[in-house]
Amino acid sequence: MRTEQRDATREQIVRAALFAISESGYDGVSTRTIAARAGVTQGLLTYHFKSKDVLWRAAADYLFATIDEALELAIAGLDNPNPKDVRRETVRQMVIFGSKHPETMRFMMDVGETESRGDWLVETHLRRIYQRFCADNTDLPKADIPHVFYILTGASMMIFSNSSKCRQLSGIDPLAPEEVQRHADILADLLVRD
Amino acid sequence: MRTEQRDATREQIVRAALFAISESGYDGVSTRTIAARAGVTQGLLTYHFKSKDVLWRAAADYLFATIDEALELAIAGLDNPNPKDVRRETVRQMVIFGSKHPETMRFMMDVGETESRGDWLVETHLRRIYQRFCADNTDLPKADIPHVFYILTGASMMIFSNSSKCRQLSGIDPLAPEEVQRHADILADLLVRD
DNA sequence: GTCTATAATTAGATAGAC
DNA sequence: GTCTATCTAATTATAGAC
Repeated sequence: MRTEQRDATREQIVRAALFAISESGYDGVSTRTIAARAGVTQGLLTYHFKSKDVLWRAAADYLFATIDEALELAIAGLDNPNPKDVRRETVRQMVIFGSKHPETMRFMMDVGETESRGDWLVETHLRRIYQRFCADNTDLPKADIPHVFYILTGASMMIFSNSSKCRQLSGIDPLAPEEVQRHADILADLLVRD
Repeated sequence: MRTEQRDATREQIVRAALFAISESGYDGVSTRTIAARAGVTQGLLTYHFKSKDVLWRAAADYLFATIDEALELAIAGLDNPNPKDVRRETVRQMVIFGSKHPETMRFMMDVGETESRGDWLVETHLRRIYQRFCADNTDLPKADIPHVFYILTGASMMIFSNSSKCRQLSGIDPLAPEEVQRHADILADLLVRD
């Protein structure tokens, strides 16, 4: 079908955009570079997506669809009634996701503080993630929720989105399976006690 | 003195570059914008710094001079022999620094994974910081050091470098003094126990 | 030392062939 | 649906006036 080919091409472009933008930043990558990585020409990007900004939004939608799917799976896989183990597993799953998708933090940090893209990202995707976090952590003091949210996010993902610097500094590859496990264990031990 | 004026102008430019790059990224800000923020013209940037890349390095030097100074002060202010309190105070100081200099994390995340600027940053500044951290944490298992380093870095600073998104999501301003204290307390309670 | 003017390059977006 | 060619604007770096 024509539609299938269309969708396949669009996904190729969106994926190329997501990874290229995560590596070099929105302003650091050209639409020509994205097109080359997707194996198409620059003109085709304008055909499928009206502008670079629209392509960026499609890349964000794609990234957060991945995040939503991972969160669903993580929750579905938990039928453990022990609340401590549940919280521990939640931390571990965030670390594992961060290692599988090191583009996440980079993509979000690339969105500046005052940009229109920032507002769009908050309202379109981040708020949903944050609400879910709030619902899952009703035991926390209400005033602590935003702090714990950002502590968890930063602590679980930063090492993976800076993996090459970490490798240069320490000699270990944080993306290696045993190091991912170690990161998950250390962070779970730190954040989930008694 | 001519030299004093020269140095003052150079610092004006470097500070403008640091903050502009931290806000919009290296590729997201033009040398004209930096010049305008420094109150000079674009041509003067090329006179004082040969290229945008050299100006970026000067901005990095300026940022890490600030970090070194803060670390010195934090250590000098600690004459508490209780090792637990020392570790707790270290975490608190990192949070406070992150709130005073939200540009730090943004500037470092902006440096991509494979760029030449990344290698330069690691060898010129990050390695020194990392070595200091290693020396201060000899009690930790050696294999845990890189993980704890990135956990601390991400957990202490991410909320401040995403302050406007945090404000939109949660309603609290993480840069407000009482929230900085709260972040410091929560993180210290989490990371420093028994 | 600082500014103005400009050269050379590259970007995103558009138009039209196939 | 995809590609080639081109327009317009913005970028960094340079040259030269003051």
